Amino acid sequence: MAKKLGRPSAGQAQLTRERILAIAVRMVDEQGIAALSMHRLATELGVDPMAIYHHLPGKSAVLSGIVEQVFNELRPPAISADAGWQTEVRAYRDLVRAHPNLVLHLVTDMASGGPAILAVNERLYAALASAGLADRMVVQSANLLVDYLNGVALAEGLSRQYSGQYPDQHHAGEPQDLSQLLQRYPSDHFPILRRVLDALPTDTSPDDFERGLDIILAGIQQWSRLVHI
Amino acid sequence: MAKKLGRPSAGQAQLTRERILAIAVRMVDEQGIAALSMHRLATELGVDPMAIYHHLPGKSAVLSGIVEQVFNELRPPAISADAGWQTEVRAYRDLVRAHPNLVLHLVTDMASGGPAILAVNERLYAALASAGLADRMVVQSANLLVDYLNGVALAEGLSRQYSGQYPDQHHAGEPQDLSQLLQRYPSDHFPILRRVLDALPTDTSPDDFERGLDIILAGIQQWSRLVHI
DNA sequence: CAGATTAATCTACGATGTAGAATTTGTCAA
DNA sequence: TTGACAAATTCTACATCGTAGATTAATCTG
Repeated sequence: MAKKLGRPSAGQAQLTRERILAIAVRMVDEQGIAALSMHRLATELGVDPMAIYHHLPGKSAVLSGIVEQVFNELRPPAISADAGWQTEVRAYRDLVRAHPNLVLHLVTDMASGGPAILAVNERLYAALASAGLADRMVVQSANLLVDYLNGVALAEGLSRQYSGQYPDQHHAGEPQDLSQLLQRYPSDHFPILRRVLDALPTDTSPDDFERGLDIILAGIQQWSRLVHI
Repeated sequence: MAKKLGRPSAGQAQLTRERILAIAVRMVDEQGIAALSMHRLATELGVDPMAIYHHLPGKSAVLSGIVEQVFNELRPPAISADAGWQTEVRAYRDLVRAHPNLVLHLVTDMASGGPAILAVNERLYAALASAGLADRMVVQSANLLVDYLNGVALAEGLSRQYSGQYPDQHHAGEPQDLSQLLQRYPSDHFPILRRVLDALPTDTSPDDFERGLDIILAGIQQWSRLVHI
């Protein structure tokens, strides 16, 4: 039985922007960005590839629709104003963690001024300002935090996704850890790296991200003290 | 006159891994990653697409070859050991700045443990250790710096490349600036963002990156003082 | 000089993104 | 009721992409 041609009858399940994006997000989460093609997405929707183009103008629109969709998961948890900036920062990080296959697009959109960046920044600025920082310091701290956040998210997200953007053997089976990576090279290479890493207690630090935040926090406090006086 | 078939005669310019990668880097720098296809690369080389496969096993190998090539530009400037960690950090940033179209791949490789990360980390560790930091602090500071660096590089690189990875109208003509971006929305949205940004002197801070480094530096000093005592 | 090796070209294929025409259904004024 | 129009889908088609496999010619090795 071939598909019927023409406009669908009122009864049958209609194609919506929301439905398309929901399926697309699921596909990317489960199979990676590389698996998302218009043809495959259409198949998953039980529809012709070109049907999608009546709801979204092209593939890149699907991509940014996905990003928008995922960023919207972030909006609700702004429970109260003064939960503190660390809460805001952590919420964004958790979001990216939840969708490792999307890291690149999320971070890219964040960095290139997508609509979602405004909401995140608004809340971050609010939190920082209510912590008593001067306006100039608010801006500088926010920039620092967002950049750091994106860097961490990228590193974590990439190590989290099993098969990367290029699903060949190149990025597969990478150790993702400095000390493991070191073992591939002759032992007279990178001496300082070796010495420092070997000298450390075997338990890897519980959470590099939290330590990074601590250091940044200390820096912000120190600097705003300097600026104020 | 059709191309001759078979192995090329000794006289004529031969295809090399180096020549391929050099042209590829040039293409990406000038026209963006999206413009780099095996067919086009071959045309630029005056050669059949499949000829490339005798020197590089596939496109992803070309990509990582490009990244490797570009990272190698970084090696020489390690003039002396104690130029300080800020010099190391800035060198990496300048490298990425010089190849904005490659940001994503450079940062990705950096973040996912590519071969280049080792050299960069070695020198960074050396600089931090010679600044008198304890081993544990060296590792944490290095992680923080690398993550921040990648975040900044990504943000800057993306804003620097005119036509992005998706050369449609979506990412084209984006303001790339918070205050410009704000003007698109009704003026009762994002009040705090508006207030803080408007309150700032009109001259945008000379270099957010340098301020970020200052803040991080202050944090590192503060923290290493805490740990030491 | 006779293989064997090497490095290129030629041909071909499946996938991808999407333009444009054809087709059917719903809506709404006459 | 009818007839024109709009909307939503399928159908057909195409250029481009990455690359597998066969073919061909120049060079190297014995």
